[in-house]
Amino acid sequence: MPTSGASTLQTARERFIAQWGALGSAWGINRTMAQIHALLLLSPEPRSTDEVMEALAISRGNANTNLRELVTCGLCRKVVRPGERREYFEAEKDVWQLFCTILRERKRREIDPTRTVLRDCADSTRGLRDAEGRAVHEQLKALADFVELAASLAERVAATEQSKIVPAMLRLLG
Amino acid sequence: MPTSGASTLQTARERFIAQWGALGSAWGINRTMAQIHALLLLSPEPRSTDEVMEALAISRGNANTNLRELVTCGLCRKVVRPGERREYFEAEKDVWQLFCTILRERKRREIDPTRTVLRDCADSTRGLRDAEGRAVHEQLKALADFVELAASLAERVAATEQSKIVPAMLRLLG
DNA sequence: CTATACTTTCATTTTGTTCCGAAAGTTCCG
DNA sequence: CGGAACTTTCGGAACAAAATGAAAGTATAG
Repeated sequence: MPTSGASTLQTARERFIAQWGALGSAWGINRTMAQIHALLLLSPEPRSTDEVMEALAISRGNANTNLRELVTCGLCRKVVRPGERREYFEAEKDVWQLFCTILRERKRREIDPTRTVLRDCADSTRGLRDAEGRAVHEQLKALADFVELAASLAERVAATEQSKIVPAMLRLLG
Repeated sequence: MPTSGASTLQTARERFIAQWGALGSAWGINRTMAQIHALLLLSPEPRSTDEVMEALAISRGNANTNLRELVTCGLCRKVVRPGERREYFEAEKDVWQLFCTILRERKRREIDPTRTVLRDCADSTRGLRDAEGRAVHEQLKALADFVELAASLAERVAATEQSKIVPAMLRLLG
């Protein structure tokens, strides 16, 4: 007996949504937000707030807040359909685009502030002459340099087309 | 009037600890754990539980739990000093080692489970014949492939010496 | 202008996390 | 043994984040 297509689809969708939510959670992102994103990633057509509410069993306020946030950070778009008042939302589907958006956002929120602090700290301890001061300065400098490298790399990667980068990655793997 | 070396050092240390804590927070890591790690990163000598408690103004239980966790995930080591009962802790200081440890840990906790789910979902939707089923399958497959690539890349990078990778990165940037 | 359909906001409740410190456990030494 | 020095565990207090749903706001059609 062949598996029902509808339930297969539904099961896969649910597993993916759950996992994407868990991943978001590990990244310090609101779980619901990640789940909405997952739902929209797998939706061939844009979805309305009400459809999102229904699919994930969440409240209107919750859905609204997180949809808005998804739009803000560039992972989703609002779609208006001619003649319809209701708003729809769709996710950016291209995986490389998605990756770049996430990369940029995380660089901005995580790497950049850290880089600033590390540079300041390394600078301010540069003049220290005692053993501990020197050791701390060296450690800070090593960290600062690394984060600096990470920042340039992230920026460069996020600005490159998939077709240019993926082969380079594969070469690195070879 | 020259700045006091001691307070300069103290200020830099505190800023760094605060920032590292914030970064940990964004990564879904216990803030205190990240702060302890920061403190140890900047400590030329290993520190005892009591020193950590005092420096960060945290309780014994809290310090103990998080130090243990840091050891578990390979970011710190327990150090026993001959003739002393008290335990000391030190962080891995080498920045590239540190990066690799974090990379491996995050791959294990974030990428691997996601990869499994994506593969399963992509497989189970392979047979679908209606428009929506096909679209969903394609999207899942694109995500699965990307995560697969990320996994190999992470593995490869974490297993490579700094001297081999950093030049390659810089070339990528050039 | 009004009724209606939809969106947004916000005070409140719910849920989840972190931290503390007391108590129990372990190890070591005389 | 016994007890001193230290480590680990654990229940719950304190805090932080997320979700709810009702109320307020806004646009549209008639």
